[in-house]
This record gives sequence, structure tokens and C-alpha cells, in this order.
Amino acid sequence: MREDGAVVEDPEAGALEVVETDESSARRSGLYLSQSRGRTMAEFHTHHPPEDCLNCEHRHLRMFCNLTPEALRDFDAIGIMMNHARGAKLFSEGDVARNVFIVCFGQVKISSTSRDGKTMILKIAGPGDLMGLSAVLANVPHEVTAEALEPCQVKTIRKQEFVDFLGRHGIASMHAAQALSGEYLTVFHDAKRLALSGSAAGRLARLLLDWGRSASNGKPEIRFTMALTHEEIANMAGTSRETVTRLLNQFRRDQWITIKGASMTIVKPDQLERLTA
Amino acid sequence: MREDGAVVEDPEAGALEVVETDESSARRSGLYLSQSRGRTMAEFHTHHPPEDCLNCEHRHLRMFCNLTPEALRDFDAIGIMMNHARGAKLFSEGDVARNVFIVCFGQVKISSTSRDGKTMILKIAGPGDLMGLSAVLANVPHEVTAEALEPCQVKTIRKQEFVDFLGRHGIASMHAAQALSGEYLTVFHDAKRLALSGSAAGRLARLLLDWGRSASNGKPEIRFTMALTHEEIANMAGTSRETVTRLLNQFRRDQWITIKGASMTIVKPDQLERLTA
DNA sequence: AGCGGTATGTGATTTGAATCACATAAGCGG
DNA sequence: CCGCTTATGTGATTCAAATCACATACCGCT
Repeated sequence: MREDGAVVEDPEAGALEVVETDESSARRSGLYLSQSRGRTMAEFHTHHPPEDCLNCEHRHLRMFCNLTPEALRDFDAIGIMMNHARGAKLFSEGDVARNVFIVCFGQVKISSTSRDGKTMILKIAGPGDLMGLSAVLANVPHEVTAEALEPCQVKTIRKQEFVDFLGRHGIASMHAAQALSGEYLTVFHDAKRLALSGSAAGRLARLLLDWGRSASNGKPEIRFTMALTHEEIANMAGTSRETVTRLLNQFRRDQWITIKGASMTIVKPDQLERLTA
Repeated sequence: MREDGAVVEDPEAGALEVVETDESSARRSGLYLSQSRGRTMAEFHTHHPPEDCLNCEHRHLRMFCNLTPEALRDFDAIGIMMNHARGAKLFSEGDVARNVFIVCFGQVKISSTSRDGKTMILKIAGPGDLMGLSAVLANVPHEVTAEALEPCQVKTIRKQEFVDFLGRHGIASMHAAQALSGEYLTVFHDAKRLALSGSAAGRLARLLLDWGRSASNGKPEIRFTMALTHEEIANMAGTSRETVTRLLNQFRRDQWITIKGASMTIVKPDQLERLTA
């Protein structure tokens, strides 16, 4: 009944009750833009929230948490592990930056809103991602809002504790700096996309390509799970909901992409690339 | 040695010949968006390029170079001080990131260009600014192009040397991370400006306010030197040259700003702010 | 002065895409 | 199964701003 590649099922026990063909399940389970590099979605769901950093299964895949044994033990000792419900705000734009956060499990939406209510979604953070680092280091209020997209587990570390930790472990400082570089580069690309791709079509194309590239590392098939609403996509591409709908349909009519449920495949990357200009 | 064909001139010999009073000279000497915090243009021009990091007069005003004595001595020992002619490219978008650069004297334009030739100017780097850090740490090609706007002095440090230096001095890693935070926040604001200020007027207003704020730290008078061409401003505000001309004139007619030569004063910041939306 | 190049000013025209205004469809909760 | 809410699809209309097409001004130079 399901030729739908997006369906999430547990290979072991069939644990997930969501057994279906459509995208709704994908949305409910909050499986947004897959941040899981080489792993399949099915795998992803068999994993449990880590109890501590030493046994964290995400560690090896993720930048920051992948430390030397000593540093890791130390790191495990600081901060507080917390669970957050769907929709919970870890921190909001403008808040004093008192803590640094690390996603251990779940997905967190990072966004920023202007006074008139327009929202820009910067990224969807996943396990291993550091949040709030830039604000803490620069000693300024949080520049973004972090909201749990699904129940998730997050480690909260007090600013001073974190800074001290960095001081104790040179290697960790390095990782922090690298994490920041990554953040920077991401935002840089956002800015570039917004500034230089003159047309809405160009910006959307760029966005899809960026997602595709990071999701299907290497493989020739550019396919990824895209469970954001058109509205949210519009917020990332700097355009309007209606335009996203129209363009997506147009791309589909032109056979440049195919959409099946929540999964999108880019068939003609070069055509999209050309729109980028 | 030399990354590109940059002209290296003797630092001892002919110092800068710039001696002037009016705005034209401001343009020639590349005195773009003043990065010099509390200092006047006149003062600025009386300063000479530093000979070494220990005696550098910019050190105390600037993040990264303001290190502990030991670290500073070490820092002084690594890297190569070079002079570059106006227009010289320190590195270009897409180049392998082999070095980190620190501006010791002069102004350097940081920009990025899309395939179709449109340019986004990210910032004008001044003394004390680090360049190329993100690319080096993230191990990716340079994402931007750095071009000297005027004869300037730049310290070039090989990637490995720099990383080793950071390893030796925890405090320096911290500064590097802070420098990155700053970069990040700047680009973040660029992205936000582009994404959320719906109108061209809003983006331009935001840009002027940002410049004004960073230039006239604290003082009630928001005045700064703005020697970019309308074309260049357009590239930063994500709009067209003609629109910049029109808007600037409109702001002036409305008495929100005054322009005298290359110097702009923001008279009614709140009015501009309102456009931001 | 006179010239050539770049920067700026301003109208007229065109256009991409936001906005408005609905219709349709699809979850979801009882 | 039935409404309620939230997502998506599509036309018609509007509008800001890019583009085009010049005129003007200003700078640095010989």
C-alpha cells in the first residue's frame, strides 16, 4: 500500500503506530529536514534519547560532542539535561544569553522575527548542534528564537560553566570555533541566497539544492525529506506562501523535481541551478 | 609566499601621501565606512602602519590582537607582514583557504559575487579584523573575496601555524571564537535585513542605521563617513543603484538625513527605524 | 579649458511577485 | 461520521522596484 519512500517504520518491532502512506505522519513526528548525515530515517527512529554524554550514540557523528575521553568526562559533568515538549521555547530573541544549549535528541527550529511579524527560519537544529553559542561568546542577547519542533532532549549549560570548560580544554575551544564557523557559513549562504538570487524562483531553487546536497551526501539520487509547510518554506526562501505553492507545482510540471508525500527528489539539478543565476 | 600577485612595497619607504580636506580625498584614500571607533578621520590619517604586533597602536582597540604579553610575543613571531596595493586581492572566493589574514592598516572590502555578476558587499574590514578564519577552521574554500581598498598592511599567517598558535594559547582560541561570533552576528544581521525588511526603503534605512550606530558609538549625533558609491550601497542593501539615489534624496527631502560631501548625519533615526518594519 | 570617464538624477515603462479572495483538500478530535 | 482547523491550489488585482533611456554633474588629467 505504500510505494511511498517517506514512510517511517520500525524495522524491528513495528513500534511506530504511524503506519501510513502519506506525509501527515512525517509531519507529526516532526521529521523535518533530515539532519542525519549518513543514516536512514528508519534507523533514526530506532534510537533512544541518550542518558549521558559518555554513551551518546550521536557523539561520533557530531562535531562538538566528539571530544577526547578526559574532556568528555568533564563535559558530561557540567550542565543539566532537560526534556522539552513540542512547542517549548528554549530561548527567545532578545533574551539575555545565560546558557548554551546542545541538542541531544529531537529537532529544534531556529528562527528570527521582525517587529511586524515576519519570520525567517534559519535552520532546523538536530542532535549534536550547539545553540546560543554566538550570543554567549559575543556577550549579547540571543539573536534568534529556539523552539522544539517535537519532544526533545537538550543539555543546558550555564554560560560561565561553559566558558570555563572551554578554558580547561583547548580542543573543545577548537570545536566551538569550528561549530561557529559552520553557523557562520550557513548564515552566509542564507544571506547570499537572499541577496543575490534576484527572483523568488532562484531563491527557492537554491534552497532545495542546498537541502538536497546536505541530505543526500554523495549519492547521485538527490532526495530528501521535506516536511515543512509551504508557509515555512516561504519563510526560509524569503517569499510568500502562494509563490512557493505555484513554483513547486511548476517545477513539478517541468519534471525538474518529483514529490511523493514528504519526500522530494531533484531530477534535474542543473535546471534548478540555472534559475539560481 | 605571495598568494596572488600582490605588490609588496617597502613599509619603511614612502608612507601614505594622502593629505586632504574634502570628500573627494576621502574616496580616493578609501576611507569607507569608518571602522575606527572613537577616532576622527583626521586622527586616523596621522597614524602609521604598525611595524610589529608588540607596538601596534590598534591593539588595544581591537579584539583579537589584544592578547597577554606571552601570547602576543608568540603571535608576533608567526606569519608574514605584507603590504598590498589598492585593488590587490588578498584572496578570492573559491580559493583554497591556506592562510588567515589580519588587517594591520588600511581597509579591505569583503564581498561575494554570484555567477551572473551581482555582488554582495559584506563588510569593510579595518585594522584588527581577522579575515579567512571561518574558511580555515571549517576547512572549506574561501567563501568571500578580500580586496584592498587602499594601500594596506596585512599580516598573513599560514593555516597550520595559526591553528598551532591557537592550540598553544587558550585565550587566543577564545578570541578567535569571539571574532567568529562577531562575524556571524554581522552576517546574521545582513541576512535578516535582506529577508525581513520587505521594502527597498526598509533595507536601506536599516543599513544606514547600522552604519550610524557602529560609527558614532554612544554620541547623540549619528554621523558617519559614507564614501561608497550609490552602486556599492545598492549592493549592500540588495537593491538597484537608481533606487538608492531616489531613496537617499527622498530621505534628505524629508529631513531625515543630511549629506555633506562624504559625511552623512542621521537626523531622525526613529523615522528611518519605522521604515524598517 | 576641454575631454573622457565615472557617478548621480529623473522620467517612463515593464514586470515579478505580494496581496487579496476564495475554493478545495486533508488532518484531528470528538 | 462530522465539523473545525490548518494546508494547499489558483485566479485576479495591485504595486514596488527593476529596468531602460537618457540628462547632468563632477573628477582628474593633459
